[in-house]
Amino acid sequence: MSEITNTEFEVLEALWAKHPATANSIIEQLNKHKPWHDKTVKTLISRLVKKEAIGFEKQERHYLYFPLLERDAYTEVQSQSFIERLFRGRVSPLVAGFAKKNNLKKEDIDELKLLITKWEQEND
Amino acid sequence: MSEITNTEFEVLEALWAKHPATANSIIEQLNKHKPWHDKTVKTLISRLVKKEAIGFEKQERHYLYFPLLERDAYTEVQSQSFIERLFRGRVSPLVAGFAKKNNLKKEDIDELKLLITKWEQEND
DNA sequence: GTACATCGATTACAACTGTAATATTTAAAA
DNA sequence: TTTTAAATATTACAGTTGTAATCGATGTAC
Repeated sequence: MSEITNTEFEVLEALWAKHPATANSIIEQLNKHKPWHDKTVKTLISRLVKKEAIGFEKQERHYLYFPLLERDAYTEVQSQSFIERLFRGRVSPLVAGFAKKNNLKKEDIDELKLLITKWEQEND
Repeated sequence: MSEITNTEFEVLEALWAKHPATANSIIEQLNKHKPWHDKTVKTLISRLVKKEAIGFEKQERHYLYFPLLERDAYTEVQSQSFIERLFRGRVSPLVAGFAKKNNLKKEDIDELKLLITKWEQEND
């Protein structure tokens, strides 16, 4: 499957958030935050269909769209390749960057601790 | 400054690794891993100059290029926007994804622990 | 000093992207 | 049943990107 572009990703987000959904419902959802023309969104929907990132089912008068690509799968692949490119596959330098810029909240720290504990239980 | 593309990023990597550098030295460096035509690399170099991501200094016969954009600054901005888009600004879900796919090494865990300790010393 | 080699600058060009407008189909209204 | 309205499909079009080739200037070898 070829790459999902930035704008296509926004459409996917809308669909992940609520599906199945008609084109109009996607458009409406997106318009809360994006000032996109409905024709534009429909183009993006078509492109996502062609890329097989989403599918649809014909209902009487309109299509019902749904994701074929799951959000978790997508974010995992993207994360992997991002970390690979920027940090040679190591995740900690990214976290270090966040720490440096004071972008870590207590909640993150707590979650990281949990992850570490779990990792240590599984790997010893 | 407009966005650095994927291929431009590779050129930047070469320059970050060793600078200042002539076009030929960059090309040579890149050719260890990328089968790019030298004309292609020169195009990318020009585009990076236009985007003010790199600069040069005229030497007699050739230019000496050097980064204007630092790697750390670049990776921080990219990380921030990546995490913002995919994980609503929270870094731990990304780490969780890595943990799930068994992509965390002991080294990462150790570094994360250090970061946490440091964070806790600074934030209490 | 003339031809050649080399370097950076300019131009090329198709595919992809962002951003729509127009065309076509078809269900609903009149 | 003809007209209209709404949905999807097709087309548009400029800017960006990947991937170079050509042009023009200038230093180098003969």
